[in-house]
Amino acid sequence: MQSTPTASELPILQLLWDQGPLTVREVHDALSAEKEVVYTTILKTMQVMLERGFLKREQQGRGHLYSAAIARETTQDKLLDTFLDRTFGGSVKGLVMRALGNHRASPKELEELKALIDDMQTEEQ
Amino acid sequence: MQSTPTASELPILQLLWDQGPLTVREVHDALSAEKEVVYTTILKTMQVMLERGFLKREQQGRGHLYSAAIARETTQDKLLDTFLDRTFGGSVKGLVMRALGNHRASPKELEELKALIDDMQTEEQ
DNA sequence: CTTTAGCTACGATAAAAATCGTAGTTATCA
DNA sequence: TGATAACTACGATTTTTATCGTAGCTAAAG
Repeated sequence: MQSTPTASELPILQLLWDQGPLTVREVHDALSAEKEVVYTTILKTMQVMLERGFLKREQQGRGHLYSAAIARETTQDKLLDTFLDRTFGGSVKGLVMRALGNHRASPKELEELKALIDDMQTEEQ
Repeated sequence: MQSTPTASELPILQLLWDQGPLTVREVHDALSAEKEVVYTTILKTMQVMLERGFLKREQQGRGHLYSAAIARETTQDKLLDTFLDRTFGGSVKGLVMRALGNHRASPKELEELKALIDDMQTEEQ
């Protein structure tokens, strides 16, 4: 296996993970809403991603339909690992506490997290 | 304010945050343990970081003593924000659950986290 | 049939980060 | 006092990412 997607590749992946197979045009239009960028920039990036094995595509009429070739979970895990090491020296607790402390989570989410922690505490004996 | 430290700047910061002021030599020796790298590479990086305002230094005899000029917490927060958006589409819950799920946290840490969540639940009404 | 709109391929360039080598300075010591 | 060791400064290069522009192909419209 290879490395992980870069900062400008991730938005594309997010989109494809969420919205299933899309054309370059569709990806471009969606991402242009956020930040203006030329069509061929997205195209080129997606072609590179194809080469790197991050995307796959199928013929659709004249053009192509792209979709993600790597799993969201796996990718997030790898990125998380590196990020955790680099930024929090590997301390999960540090990361989690900071994440919870800064970004207000909804009551529902807090409940779910507590439930998860309970589970983890039960599982380990 | 400016941007955030890069991937190869972070290990240096980690070290300085942990071990207080250090010389370039000391930083180099410490980091070489992990990954072999030439002395002047570290030096140059640290000089760049000085320019960017990430580090500060004071004369120490012939050489310099470097220390971090940006706060650990602030830096981690910024990096966390970007990472959260990019990788988890901004979902704190997603990030936290994944972090906890993958990296086994100690019982003690789990307790502390639960306590934190309790606090947060109390504080909000 | 000819024009045009919509794609793709591909090269080029720009921009940012990472890494290294060389040269110059100063203190130390043999 | 001359060689050596420990630093720093700085330029240069390499690598990686990011972004564009141009050219070429094809289907559809007139």
